[in-house]
Amino acid sequence: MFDNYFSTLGQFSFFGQAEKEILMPYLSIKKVPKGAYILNSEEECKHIYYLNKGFAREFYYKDGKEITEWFAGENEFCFSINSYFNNEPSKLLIETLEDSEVIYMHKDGLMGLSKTNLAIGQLAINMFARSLVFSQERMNSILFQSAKDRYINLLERQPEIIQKVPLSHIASFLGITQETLSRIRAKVND
Amino acid sequence: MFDNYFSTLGQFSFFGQAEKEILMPYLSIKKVPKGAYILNSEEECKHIYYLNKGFAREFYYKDGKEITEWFAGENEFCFSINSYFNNEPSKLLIETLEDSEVIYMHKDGLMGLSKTNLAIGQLAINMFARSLVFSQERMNSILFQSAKDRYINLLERQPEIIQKVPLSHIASFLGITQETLSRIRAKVND
DNA sequence: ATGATTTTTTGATTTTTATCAAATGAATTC
DNA sequence: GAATTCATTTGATAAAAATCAAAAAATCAT
Repeated sequence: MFDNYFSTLGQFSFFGQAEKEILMPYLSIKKVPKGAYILNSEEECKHIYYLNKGFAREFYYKDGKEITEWFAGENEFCFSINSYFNNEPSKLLIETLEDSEVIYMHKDGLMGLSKTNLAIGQLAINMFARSLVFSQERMNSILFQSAKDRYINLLERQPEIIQKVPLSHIASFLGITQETLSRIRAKVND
Repeated sequence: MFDNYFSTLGQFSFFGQAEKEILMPYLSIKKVPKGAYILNSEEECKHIYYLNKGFAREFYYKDGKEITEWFAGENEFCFSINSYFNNEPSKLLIETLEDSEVIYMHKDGLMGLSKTNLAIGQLAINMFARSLVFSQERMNSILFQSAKDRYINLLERQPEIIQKVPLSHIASFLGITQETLSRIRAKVND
């Protein structure tokens, strides 16, 4: 059941039987139907979520509008960085965009066990390092690319998003309005 | 000589004599005169740099123009996230903006020792977590604040920057042109 | 200090994107 | 399948910021 999950964790740190067993008590799995919330607003984010199946988006409200911050596809992780590290209620919501299966690891597993277990420590270091690289890339794309380039980039990197996600979410993810995205799209399709 | 440094590290992980000794071989210190480079372009970033004294900026070239990515003040860290984690030549340059003293820790210290030493592991985890939170904050400020609000925010958070740094660097850090920043400034001073 | 260089400001114009409004198209329900 | 709802496109206009150009102010070197 967790094979897929542990093989993904294995990309970050060596994962033998001992590490699996020590981490197991901190893992849960649940099915989340399309449109339900993996993480709700005001809830403190105490887990790192893994999309074993399905597709989700992170978003929050700004002036009453939904702003999409990130998409998480199959075999990807998501969590609220601010809530998780600052121990505060999450402003970020995580919503499934299709029927999904989520495996989630409690903070006591990753952050707690890393104090006494070297393999879990490596897992944490490498997961956070990866997040940092992603975060950096996203920042650079927002700061230094035009809306059009950002859209083209997204098309290349995660073409499945275009099928799965309404335009409005993609637009807010790119930091533009949906009208602008619609116009960009009309131009790109030439 | 490293007292200051270790006390800052102590904010991230407990640092006793044993940890200091194990890390010492990976630490170096050097004076860097104003305008010199702590990290040069195309050089692979194998250290995390600490401004023991002085002030620096991270920047890179985009279409022949310098884009400032970050400022590092006294007792702060800087490094090229992409180069460090992806083992590739750095596109980022780190330049001192005044005479500085830099303590730098080799990757073999932080990343290497963390494989065998729990305290160093905690240090890495918490340093990267902090970087993630900073990166996230910066992203939010870029996405959801106007150029004017970003400038006001910067004024509040790091007023010393305004004195130490030419307008053009601040403008590119805020993601706007220096003309726009100059106009914003004229308005704010009312 | 004086001239040279750099930095900052100001002005006119263009580009990009947001905003407001309405029309079209697609999906869902009764 | 007509009515309702939701998503997307198109149009007109306004706002924000970029660009190009030049003037003013500040800094630096001799």
